[in-house]
Amino acid sequence: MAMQMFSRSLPMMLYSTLDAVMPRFRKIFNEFGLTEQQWRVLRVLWEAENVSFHELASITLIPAPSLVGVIDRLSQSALVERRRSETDRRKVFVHATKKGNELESRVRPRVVRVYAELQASIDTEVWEQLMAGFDQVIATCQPAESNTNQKNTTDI
Amino acid sequence: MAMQMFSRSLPMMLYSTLDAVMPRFRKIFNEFGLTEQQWRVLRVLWEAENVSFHELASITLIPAPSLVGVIDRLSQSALVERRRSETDRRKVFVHATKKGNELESRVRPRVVRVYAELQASIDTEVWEQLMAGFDQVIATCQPAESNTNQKNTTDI
DNA sequence: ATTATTTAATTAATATGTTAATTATTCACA
DNA sequence: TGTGAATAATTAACATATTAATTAAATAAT
Repeated sequence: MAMQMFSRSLPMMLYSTLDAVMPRFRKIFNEFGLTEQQWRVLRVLWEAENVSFHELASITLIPAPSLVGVIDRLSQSALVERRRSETDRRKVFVHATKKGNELESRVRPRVVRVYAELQASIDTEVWEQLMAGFDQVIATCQPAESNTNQKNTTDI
Repeated sequence: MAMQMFSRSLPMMLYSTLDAVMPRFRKIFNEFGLTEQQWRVLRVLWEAENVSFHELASITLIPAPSLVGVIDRLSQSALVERRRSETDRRKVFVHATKKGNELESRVRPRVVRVYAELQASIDTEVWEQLMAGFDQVIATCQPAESNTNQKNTTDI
């Protein structure tokens, strides 16, 4: 059946792997009333204290238009706050509230544990080759636009 | 900066790789008024002629509730048609129309070409190790539910 | 200094993802 | 043979993705 070629294409394998891996994490997030994207934002803010909207979009891989809504909902839950830059009124900084920071000690250990189990179940060599493969594909496709609304200066 | 650990986690690397790879394909799809998901459905129907809704969800990795809308819109564009099974009135089969089939010769060569370029730019060994890594991760996470609304009988 | 350009965040419109519930059939079995 | 459980597709409600357009502020060039 020639359909196997399609199912084993790089994009479909990437989607399959995500479908295999993510449900167990989303289950944890949902226990704390968080979505996957909300988790990603908090995960970054727990380490960086104060991050610009642009950086946040870039690091979390959440497209800017989506991130607006994600932060809106995190704000309404009083987990993060926006703060406009004083030096450049266009920029917005985001930081976790006390309530947002308190979530870390409850959620993160659960996630770390599941992630450790996952990694432990994969041969170290296979894991490293997987990462090397990602790096090569990403490097090859380079400055092809990421979805964070950055300009593409390569193919104009 | 400890943020690198997060950015190099398996899920984030999967998302990064998709962000690097997919835009060039979506650009082609959009030229023909297709979304990525519509492409996937057609890609399957061009080879299989007549596929059940359930199989379609499973092969395209489109969650059943999303697939309903995808097929609705493909139907309105007269590219596919639904057909209820006579033997089991619950089941729905989907097939491409003449118009839908005629798209193949125009779209698919463009996609095949870009895909070949992508694959050619990656070392064969790296590519194979990447696929092997996917297989191992997927096998490890096994019957953990895929998002096609199938029942999970492992952790009840 | 003024205007054109660029940048940062946002809005808008539409499509899809996620999770739970629903409806219509079919199946198993008392 | 009728009734409850299981299955297939769908709907519902909400969140996010995609693409293009918009708004506000800062910069560059005149």
